[in-house]
Amino acid sequence: MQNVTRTPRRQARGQQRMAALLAAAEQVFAEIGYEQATTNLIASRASVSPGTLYQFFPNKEALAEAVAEGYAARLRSLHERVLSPRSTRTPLQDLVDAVIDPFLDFHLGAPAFAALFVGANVSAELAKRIESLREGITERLVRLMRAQAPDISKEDLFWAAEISLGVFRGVLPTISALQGSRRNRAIRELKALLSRYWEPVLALETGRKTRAIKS
Amino acid sequence: MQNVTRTPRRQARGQQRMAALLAAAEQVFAEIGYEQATTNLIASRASVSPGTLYQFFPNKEALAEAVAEGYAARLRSLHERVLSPRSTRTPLQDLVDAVIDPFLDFHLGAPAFAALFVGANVSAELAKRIESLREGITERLVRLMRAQAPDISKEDLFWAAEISLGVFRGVLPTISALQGSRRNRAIRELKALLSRYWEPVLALETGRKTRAIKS
Amino acid sequence: MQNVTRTPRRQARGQQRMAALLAAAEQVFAEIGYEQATTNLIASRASVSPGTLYQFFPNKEALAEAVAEGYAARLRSLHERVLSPRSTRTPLQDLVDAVIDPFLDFHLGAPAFAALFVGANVSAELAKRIESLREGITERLVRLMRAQAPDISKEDLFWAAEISLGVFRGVLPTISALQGSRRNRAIRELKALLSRYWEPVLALETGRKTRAIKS
Amino acid sequence: MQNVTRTPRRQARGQQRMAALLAAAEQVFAEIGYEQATTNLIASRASVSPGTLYQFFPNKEALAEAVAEGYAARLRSLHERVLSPRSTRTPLQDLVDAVIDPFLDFHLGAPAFAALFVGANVSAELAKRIESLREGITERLVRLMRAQAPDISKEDLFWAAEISLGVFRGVLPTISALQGSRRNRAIRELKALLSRYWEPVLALETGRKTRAIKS
DNA sequence: TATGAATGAGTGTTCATTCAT
DNA sequence: TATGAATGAACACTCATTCAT
Repeated sequence: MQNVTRTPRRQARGQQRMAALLAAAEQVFAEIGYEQATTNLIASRASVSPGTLYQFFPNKEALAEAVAEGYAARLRSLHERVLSPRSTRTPLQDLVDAVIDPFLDFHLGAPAFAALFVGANVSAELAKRIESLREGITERLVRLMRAQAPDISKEDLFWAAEISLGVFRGVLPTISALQGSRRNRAIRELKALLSRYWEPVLALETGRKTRAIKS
Repeated sequence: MQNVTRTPRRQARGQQRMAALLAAAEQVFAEIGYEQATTNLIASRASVSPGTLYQFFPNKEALAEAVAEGYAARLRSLHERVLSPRSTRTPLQDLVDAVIDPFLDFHLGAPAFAALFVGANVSAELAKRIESLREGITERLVRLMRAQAPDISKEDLFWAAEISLGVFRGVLPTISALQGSRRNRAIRELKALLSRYWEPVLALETGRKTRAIKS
Repeated sequence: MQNVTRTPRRQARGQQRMAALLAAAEQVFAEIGYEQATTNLIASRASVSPGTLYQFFPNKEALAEAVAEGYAARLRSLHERVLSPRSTRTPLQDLVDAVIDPFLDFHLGAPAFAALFVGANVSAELAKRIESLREGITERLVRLMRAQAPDISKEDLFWAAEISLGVFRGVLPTISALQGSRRNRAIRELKALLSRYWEPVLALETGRKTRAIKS
Repeated sequence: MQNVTRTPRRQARGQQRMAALLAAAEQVFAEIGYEQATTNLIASRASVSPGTLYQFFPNKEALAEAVAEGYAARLRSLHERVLSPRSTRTPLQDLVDAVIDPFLDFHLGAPAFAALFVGANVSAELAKRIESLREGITERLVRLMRAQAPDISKEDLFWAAEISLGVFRGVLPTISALQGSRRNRAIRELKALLSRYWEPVLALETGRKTRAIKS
């Protein structure tokens, strides 16, 4: 009986500690970046001794990878839901809403994402992971758009996807820094931007010729 | 006599040392980031002893700020040249070319810019500087566009400028990572994106109504 | 009733735990030495939690002392059996066999002996114990030999005993490292060495003069 | 001029620091053993900061290897001088004197020798070095004796050398612990022991049969 | 003024020991 | 009594900074 009751309690506490450590790490990484973060600070933010931290994570890097893996898992499930090709034609602006909103939600709830994936000096492991995530998103975006406009060349779609990703990444900090109606305005602008960008790309398919862009 | 001749020489040598240190710092920051960079590595890259480095810069942060100040100065002169309002109406795509190309040139020749201004964990001082640079650019961009389309509300122009800045920042790493024709393609896409984004904004002025963007 | 039945069981289990811990400690000390050994490793080798280890031993040093005490006890009983003066005269080589073989047996079955008594940085306590063991052996050896050769001065016997002990200690690692016939050869050499060393010492008694050793 | 005078001074100071660190390390290793020794203690014994220690030695192990290498070098030169085969026949006791005295001198001036080469948990590198030193000594000893007694089988000489080495190693701590006349007495005993051990070995050559040793 | 050896506070990490369960 | 998660002092080592030369 003792074992039956004791083990889950301990496991539960272990889970809590781990969660507290991950939350503290995420917070600290977001605040001061991976390199500046000290394991002792993370431990104390989690109200835990340094030794305890090392019972759950073998080293500082593992902490970063665990936070990153959480992000990556959430992102992968996001891909499934958001970037799956649709059988029916969808108005462009609906498409943009359907893609941008969940990704924004994700990133606004992933404060250390940039610290781990943009600062990038964490580890080769992490660099690979971000690379593969990025490729995964681009690829799925291409497939999603291909289903909407089958006549467009893969290359054109690739570039549009690549650039759109950059746009999102670039505007994200601006949006994060804003609140309330100003944030909403910025989001609206981002969506307008992407709609206008993709409109002629997708329109090609209908035979309508976009105005040539001087290169 | 000695002083008369020696001082300028010394000053000249001082200038050289300083330039060498700044160049070394820029290089090292670009390669491994601000935090990973050690002052001893920077000094040795500049063929100078650590003590000498500290004769020119009181601490590591000051090095970063000096590099950043160089960038800021170049950026300010860029603003003057590139973002000054024009008396004549200019076709949008020409405007985009005229703005994007010099800024791209600048950033492709400022390798540590991202390390100092995006990693951002250097100092509050630097955070302020980047903030003020950004504001300066936004403001000038608004003025430039205002001259082109005086009827548009300042707010609309502000948002368009703010978002455009984010776009540029976001696509820049993609462009930096590319070479040759692929880089050119990415640049073309960026310009197309911005043109399409600004077109309806500026068009308002002519009385044409942009298609409402669902928010 | 419960107490009556439980207590002996508990004690029995306690004895087992203690024995398991001592065996694990001996093994671990032998494998990686006292300093490198961690109490957690010893506990896990004994299939016991670290907390339990500390219920039996107040600290790491106490574990070492307990292992050492086991060795000491076995050694003391060895002394009784092996180093007791004989009433009858015994041929030197039989004496050597009678002493060396049991001691070799003991040491080859006491793998952590060297780790605890030669490394010697465990504790002052242990240093004293080894000292007293050594003295005990020397003293008994002197008495044993005295019975064989009553005319030899105590001092001469003392030195011969002291040196013989050192010889044994020094050759032991060589013997331990060997197997089979090579080990036997080494043992034979050790015995030859000791026989030749003691022969003239004991011979004095018979009136034969050993050849003077130049000092 | 400045460079000419300054560099040697600095180098001299560097040499002094290095020597002070090595001396401190040797002392500390001898006192408390390699594992217990802390780099900070060694640094403070050398009146130097931990950082300075690491300017001369990349890590703790390197300190041990440097001390060990010093010992090894002294030992190698000892071999040359002491263990070289002689063209002329030398009385056994002179031979023993000629070998034992310098080796004793060496070891009495190498206090950390045992801590580094017997404790042996320093590094694989060091384990190899001691192994090769031991082999070198054995081999040279065999050659030396061979020159004295060419008819003895190599195997017999090998075993006699091997055992003699063990004897020396074993008696050394006893000798180290003693002072003055007691130390001299112990040394005399050691030499007597070795003389008596080798006498019949070498005697074989002359056709005299040693008394068979019962095995 | 330039040097680079020296500093020492601070980092990531370990492990003997404790204590709530 | 047994557990094993938690503790925290201490270690090896780094690097921004100083200062005797």
